[in-house]
Amino acid sequence: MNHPFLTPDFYQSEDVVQIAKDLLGKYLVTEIDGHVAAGKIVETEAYRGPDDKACHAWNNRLTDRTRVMYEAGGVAYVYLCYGIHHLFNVVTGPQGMAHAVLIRAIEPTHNLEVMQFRRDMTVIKPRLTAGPGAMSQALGIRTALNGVSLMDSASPIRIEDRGDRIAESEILSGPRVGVESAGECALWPWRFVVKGSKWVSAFRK
DNA sequence: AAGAGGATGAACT
DNA sequence: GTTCATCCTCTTG
Repeated sequence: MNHPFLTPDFYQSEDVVQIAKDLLGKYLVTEIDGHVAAGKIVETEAYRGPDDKACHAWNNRLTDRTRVMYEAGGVAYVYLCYGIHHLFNVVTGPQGMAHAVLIRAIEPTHNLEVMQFRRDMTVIKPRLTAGPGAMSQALGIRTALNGVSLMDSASPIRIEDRGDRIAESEILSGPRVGVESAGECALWPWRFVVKGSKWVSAFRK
């Protein structure tokens, strides 16, 4: 069965907040170490380069790490957090615009066994793929995959549109997680979750 | 050259 | 609610 990939148009829009909402309901598919695994995106956060203090590329900061965020939308930005967790983001916007959407949680739909094995869990529960670090571990995403295309059928990470539509009324928004030091930007309601999903991560204090 | 701290998760109490 | 694992990136000197 073949599913359409999202187009460059979708990723290269300048409205990263809208893209973060539009990514809900899309399917994140990985093919890593010979295993295909997939799930439906149920939680995202928008990060907007120049004016968003919580973004690594705030004020157009350009370092080795942030460089990939300036590429044209449709590639992966994967970085290591707290020395342990591999966090997966979708780079968006036209080339030169450092926008990204952090994918925080999926509803696992394909090859739960592999995810369970990677997470070393004996039973399936939301913790399997809720939270950006956990989700990446379950899907096998690592920093080595920084910069790969999400629109190429040969890519180890891609995002597919299988026709699921999440209505605006089904989306909950709130402040982003873990960015309280970002001043007023910390209050921007740029975290989006699918209402009622049990597969989303918890707020932390 | 060195040190601080981070878009977290898990295992505690 | 609290602690801490663990290491890369960035800033400063």
